[in-house]
Amino acid sequence: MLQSVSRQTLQRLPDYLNCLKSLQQSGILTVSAKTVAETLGLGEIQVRKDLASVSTGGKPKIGYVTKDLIKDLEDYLGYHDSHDAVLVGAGKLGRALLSYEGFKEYGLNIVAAFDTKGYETENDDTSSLVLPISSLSDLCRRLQIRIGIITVPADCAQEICDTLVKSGVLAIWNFAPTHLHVPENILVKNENMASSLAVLSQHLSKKMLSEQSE
Amino acid sequence: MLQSVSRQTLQRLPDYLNCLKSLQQSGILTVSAKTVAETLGLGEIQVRKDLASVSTGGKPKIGYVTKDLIKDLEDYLGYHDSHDAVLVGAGKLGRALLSYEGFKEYGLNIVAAFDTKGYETENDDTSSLVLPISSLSDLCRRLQIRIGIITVPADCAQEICDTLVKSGVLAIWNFAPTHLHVPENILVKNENMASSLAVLSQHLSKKMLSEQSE
DNA sequence: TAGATTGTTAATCGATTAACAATC
DNA sequence: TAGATTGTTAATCGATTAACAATC
Repeated sequence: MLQSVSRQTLQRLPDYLNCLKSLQQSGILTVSAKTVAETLGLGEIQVRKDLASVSTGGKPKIGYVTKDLIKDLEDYLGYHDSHDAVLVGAGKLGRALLSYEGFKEYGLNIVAAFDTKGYETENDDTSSLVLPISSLSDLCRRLQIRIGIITVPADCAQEICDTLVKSGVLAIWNFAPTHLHVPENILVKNENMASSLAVLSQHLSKKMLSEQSE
Repeated sequence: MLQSVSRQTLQRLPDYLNCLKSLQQSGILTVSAKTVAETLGLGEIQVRKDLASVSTGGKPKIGYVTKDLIKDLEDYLGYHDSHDAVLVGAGKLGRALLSYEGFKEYGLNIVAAFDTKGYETENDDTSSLVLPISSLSDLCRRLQIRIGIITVPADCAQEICDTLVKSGVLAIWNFAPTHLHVPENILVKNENMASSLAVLSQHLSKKMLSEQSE
């Protein structure tokens, strides 16, 4: 049984996986924590500890067999057994996420999209159906959906969230710029654009200041 | 002069602002750290400390004047003086971000979009121009752009990143699922979907396990 | 063998939380 | 005044980093 990891470690795992895949493509069969650390600009010891918590394949002097470590990471991250999800809010962002092929690779399968009225939407390649929100609750229950993606405007996000929770959804990925209230056993992961911008913006302000003083 | 805040604090500030605006709309003129903490599900002391680092308007017994605290937060976050940015990669996600009106509010002004060939794109409301990447460097230099948003596929993200950095961009908002190498004075903020999914997915796995054992 | 690399145990660092004095 | 709420200083907690023994 593998250890449970901290949230920080968990969030770094996809980066390791990414890095390893790219190294694998370059034909590198065996890899050390040091190599991964240097490639990602992280601390060597941190990487070693992180990797040790998801794989037992590390061999002194050799490192990890790239292929095996990739497998271990994918297993740990659950990329091999996919989760069904619904997406609510088929605006620009919602449709962008819907058409993003990469989620499948991460074990996320968006089975249906919803919007206030429901309509047929034209994608470049496929035309997919957007269902009316009135049918959201029923579908979640029938298909036992556990993940809800919220891409509606802030002012109706809480209402959608409540509906999802009532319908058995256990984890919510929130793209609406608002805080959601949920029972404590439900997880909300905010994709907080405003927070990211705050970090970018502050970095610039500091830069400008230091340039002035030069 | 206001204190410099930790990254964690900085990332919470937009949430406070959001919360305060919504309280203001409910007609609440004065607000305590406790109220904000309860609304956002955070610790009271944490909120108090965070607020103290961006505002000096707190009065014992009374709390903060909502309007003033909003002003202080907006000032601190630089929402009043906007930053120009370019966006590279006008795929689904790129176009979704382009059409998102909310960025203006956060002081982010996307002045131009780029894609491999460049073309005219039809939005619902406005048709805007997507320029060819060949003109990216020149435009960044001329307009002294400091923020670059990368929404190209992973395999060309590093190349775009290099171009941006060479053209004077100081902060990069990276939506491509790959790690970017930059000089150490340049900031990269990753919008890491895979990390978010890892958190959601692990929460579900734990839930499933605990349900089984019940 | 020698030394590179692993995994683990201990030390450090930073953020959160608690305690408390100051004050409107 | 009394007590709610502030801001600050000290204690706790968790994550990162350092040190080191184990080993292929």
